[in-house]
Amino acid sequence: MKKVAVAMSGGVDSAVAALLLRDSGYEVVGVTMSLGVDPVAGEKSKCGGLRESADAGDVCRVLGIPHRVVDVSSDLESKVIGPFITEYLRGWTPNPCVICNRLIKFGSLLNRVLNWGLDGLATGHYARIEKDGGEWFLRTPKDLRKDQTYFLHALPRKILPGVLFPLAEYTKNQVREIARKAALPVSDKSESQDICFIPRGGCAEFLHDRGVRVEPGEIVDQTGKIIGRHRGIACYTIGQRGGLGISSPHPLYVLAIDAARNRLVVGEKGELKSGGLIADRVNCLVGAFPEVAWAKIRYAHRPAKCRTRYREGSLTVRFDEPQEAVAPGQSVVLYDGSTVLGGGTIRQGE
RNA sequence: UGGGGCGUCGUCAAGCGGUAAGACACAGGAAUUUGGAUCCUGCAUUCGGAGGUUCGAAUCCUCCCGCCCCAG
Repeated sequence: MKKVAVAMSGGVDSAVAALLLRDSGYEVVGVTMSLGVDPVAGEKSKCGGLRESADAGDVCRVLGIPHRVVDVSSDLESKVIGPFITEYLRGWTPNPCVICNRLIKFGSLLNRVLNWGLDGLATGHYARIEKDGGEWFLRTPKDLRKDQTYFLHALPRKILPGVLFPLAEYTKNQVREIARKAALPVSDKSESQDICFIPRGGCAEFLHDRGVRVEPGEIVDQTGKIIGRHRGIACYTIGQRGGLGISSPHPLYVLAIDAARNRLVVGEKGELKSGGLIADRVNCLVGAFPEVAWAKIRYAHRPAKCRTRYREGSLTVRFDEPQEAVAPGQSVVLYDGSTVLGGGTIRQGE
């Protein structure tokens, strides 16, 4: 592999990824995905906006590599945003980043890049790809604090040979240091970003603008007693505490979302535990799921030991220790040590 | 309008003459490539109102207002 594209978001990580590849002898092209949305004045810039695209361009200039912008807005709309809205209607909590990685970044963008005649696509993800005994694996990076494999579990296994994660061996601090030393214009940009296609107003407003009925409804306790009102189901997710507006001796959390009745069921923290879950849209990154594995049910979740069963497209996970706030729509990702085994989309906790 | 009880932050609630706990909610921040969790900070110059007693009252007294209960 000699000629590669680096997906550049306009942030530090992808900038350093490009730098590292360039310095290790690759012929590098910077590619930035455009979502076709202009940032609102004064709003914090977001992935996919003009501002970020310009930053990426600046970095490429400093690095002396070409920069191309690819418009993925219609793809994003149909493959990510559409399903995102549909899932909210069902009372689920989608994870658009997982879908985007699979279908956009490592889907249409990767294809585009390959069509340009390049050999592969790199990103600034903190993750690792390794060839081991003739097989390719997705593994956790050196900086486990930043491990982003959770968001990458849905990549098709067969594309792994064409994917590079140059930051696999670096910590976030080292990355920033490298950026600073190289005087990259983005070296001290801030870390976080929310969902890239959700503008300032927040999720509820976005959904409303997209025609989703955001109707207030009842909040009930586990006995069915009405104890409050919610602002619309799409504003909540399982395990959520804030935003209920109900005072109680102990904090209340969303236990379940009943989309059919437009209701929220709430209860105390202890009630959030689930012994297991069922997932579908399963992606396997190894030959087969082992019976014992470690599962993450959210980003930044310490993997929980579990037993797995995969049958007819459905993955059943039983935790050794019950886990908190299993949320349909979120991903469950299975690990064996540093190896990502794959995962799926949670359909229900149980 | 006979008798009894109660009115302290949005809610629940300590306080019982010495200068307004706490919890929940809420707001802001930290953290974070989803949504959440979590953590930190803030949040009644004032105790239904008006007088009075006292060096000093949310705490004692008086009247008024508003609730609740038992009687009628």
